[in-house]
Amino acid sequence: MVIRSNKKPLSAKQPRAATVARRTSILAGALRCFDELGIDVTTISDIQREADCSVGSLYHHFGSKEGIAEELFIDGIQQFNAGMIRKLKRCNTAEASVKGVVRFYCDWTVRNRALASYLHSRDVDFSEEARDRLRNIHRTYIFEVYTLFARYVKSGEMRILPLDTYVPLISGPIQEYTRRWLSGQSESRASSIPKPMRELFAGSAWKVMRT
Amino acid sequence: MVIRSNKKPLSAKQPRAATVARRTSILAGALRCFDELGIDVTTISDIQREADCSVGSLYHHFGSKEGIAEELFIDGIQQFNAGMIRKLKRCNTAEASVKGVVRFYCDWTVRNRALASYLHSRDVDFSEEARDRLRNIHRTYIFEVYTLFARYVKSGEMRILPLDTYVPLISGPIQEYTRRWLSGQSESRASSIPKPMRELFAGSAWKVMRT
DNA sequence: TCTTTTACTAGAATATTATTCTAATAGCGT
DNA sequence: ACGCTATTAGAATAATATTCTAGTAAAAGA
Repeated sequence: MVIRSNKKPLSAKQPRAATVARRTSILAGALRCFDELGIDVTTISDIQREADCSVGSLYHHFGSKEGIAEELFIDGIQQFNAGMIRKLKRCNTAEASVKGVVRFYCDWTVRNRALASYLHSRDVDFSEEARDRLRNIHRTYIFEVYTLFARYVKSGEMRILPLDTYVPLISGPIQEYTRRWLSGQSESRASSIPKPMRELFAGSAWKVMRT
Repeated sequence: MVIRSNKKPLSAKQPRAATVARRTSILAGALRCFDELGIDVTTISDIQREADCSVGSLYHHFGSKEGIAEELFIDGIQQFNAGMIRKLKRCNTAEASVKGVVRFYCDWTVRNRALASYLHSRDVDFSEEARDRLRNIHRTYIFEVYTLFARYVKSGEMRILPLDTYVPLISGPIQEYTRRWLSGQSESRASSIPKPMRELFAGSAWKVMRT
């Protein structure tokens, strides 16, 4: 067996620029449809029209309607995760980090309303393969976040808790709050979440996590 | 205009027992399908087979596939809300009430795994009419809960906060935790959530709400 | 530069699924 | 028993997703 490169050991090969563009435009079109028409109501033709391409292309790139939905979801999660990690790396106290998570969650949701809304709308129901990918992404993400928080736990600034409770305890409330905010928001008008509200959730998270 | 009775002013008339039974059996069948096959994958024929009835019946009672989904959702929400209110009425301190919300959320989810999973899976995307009904139900529910909590806020045992933040702050974390628990749970094996875990979330909620 | 190969696009043909429609049946009040 | 309405049934139709075949364009090889 020959190893060609150290990245993407299997089946990879730089895709053409046009290909990337087409995929992106399809995903963007699908998101617009999901946002404006509703997910279940959106048909392949709707996406086709919005992305201005043929059915052939859609199926060539994504295999099925579900495939488009999965890709969009995974894409969104990765954007979110990357942003969160970037933000956390710039925090250097326990308090700033915990509050940083809440603030980032809130700000990102407002900045990416349509995508955030889509990410909230569904999480089950994907193919086994997609669920696997998501599990891996989640595991990696949790590991990275954990690494950034470990020192504060070790130094006694943050409570020691079961690993799988940090995310719910820190971001559960803001997550639930933004979910309601999103479902009240109609597509067009861009309102935002008042800063004192955001800070209330940030403060509460810290109240729970501090020792 | 003639008013016939003080309940359900329009269009009501006691439905036959058989009708109720059929509707219930269709909803139960649909839930089994959603749980075992996945929501999007489930077809009308699947539900038909599971509920052992004709297409005609399905459409007579619910109008569309979406109609079935909406009814099941609303039904589930109402069961949940009623249970929560019942439970809260039996709590008579601020602490017991706040913790009671968390405990009920947790226990109900474990006891009604399939339904809980369905309720988590979707909330947008319903028809305008269903969304309206849901909004009303939610408003009533919030009002009832608020009534039960108001005395503790007034007496100074609980923090005074914006009305729409109580639910996220109290149940956001357990909600997020159970969501993950549900998505890890495959249909069959009935595991449960360890009591200390539940109490951790109950305690955290109280820590945030107490003055 | 020409040739070969592969990725991509297109859209008609097909398969699957949701919904409508017409007729038949069963319960219920009078 | 009679008539009324709610309910059931399933064939007919409509809407939608997916497959397939053929053509095009871009990269790789000579």
